Amino acid sequence: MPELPEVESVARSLRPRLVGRRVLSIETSGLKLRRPIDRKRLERSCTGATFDAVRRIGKYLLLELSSGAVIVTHLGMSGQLVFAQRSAERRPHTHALFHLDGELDLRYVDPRRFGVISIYDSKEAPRSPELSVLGPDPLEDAFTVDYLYQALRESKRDLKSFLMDQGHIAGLGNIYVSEAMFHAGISPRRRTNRITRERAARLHGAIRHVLTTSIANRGTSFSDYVDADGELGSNQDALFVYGREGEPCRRCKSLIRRVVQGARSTFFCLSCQR
DNA sequence: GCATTACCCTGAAAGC
DNA sequence: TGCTTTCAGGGTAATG
Repeated sequence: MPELPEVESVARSLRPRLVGRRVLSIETSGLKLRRPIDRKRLERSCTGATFDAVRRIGKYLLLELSSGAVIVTHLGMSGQLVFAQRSAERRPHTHALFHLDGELDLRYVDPRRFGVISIYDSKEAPRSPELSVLGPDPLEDAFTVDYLYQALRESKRDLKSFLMDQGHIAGLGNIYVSEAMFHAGISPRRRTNRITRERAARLHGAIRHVLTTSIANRGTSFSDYVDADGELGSNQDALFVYGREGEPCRRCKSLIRRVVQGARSTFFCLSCQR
């Protein structure tokens, strides 16, 4: 399940081989992802253009083209954006292929089809339904302790639901929300407007810590995540709570618990998190 | 405004 | 062993 660190790892593995390369043609499966792919517009904007830059905002990847268009893509639950030799066999659930110069393909593979491939002019992309609703990216300067504390104060939800909301912070998902709350020592059920500034500052530090640690480990390969070169990450070995229900806490040896909030699992340590 | 539920979808795991 | 059912989850929409 690609979250910010996994998407960042994909971006970093895409850049060396993608930037400067020309799109010869594209193919799509015709199947609907989270929303339908605008195949005609994709074709018109990509064919003959070169990739100028690869950026990331939250869990979205932005592939900027010399035509002035930008591909806005989300990997959903099971999406992969991977390089393959043109002659390589197509895996099942390949929904988009960008045939590049140099006998190379960039392929979008997504069994569950929860992902997104949209195409916009670079000027309209920030106003797109995907990007316009996002809060600050937690690794950007706009994500400050003041911002986080104020947003927590203005909400009355439990902390888990707040952190999962991409409108507050863009890029956190189930894994890193659980991990960040553990490192901050705050209960997932804590009402956000009852969190002190001091604890908000700890949470801010914890969010950045779990994300930068995972990026250094090239992401968490819990189920099927790989980067654009097909390489697994190693951050699954660095997790403190996620997926560890019934196992001893690495700090206090209490058993890690799992609860369901908003139809998503939350993992936490009852004695380390208050 | 917030919580809950359902939906999209497939593959893995569990159950029989 | 093999078939059927259940579950997982990001984002969105409907409902309470």
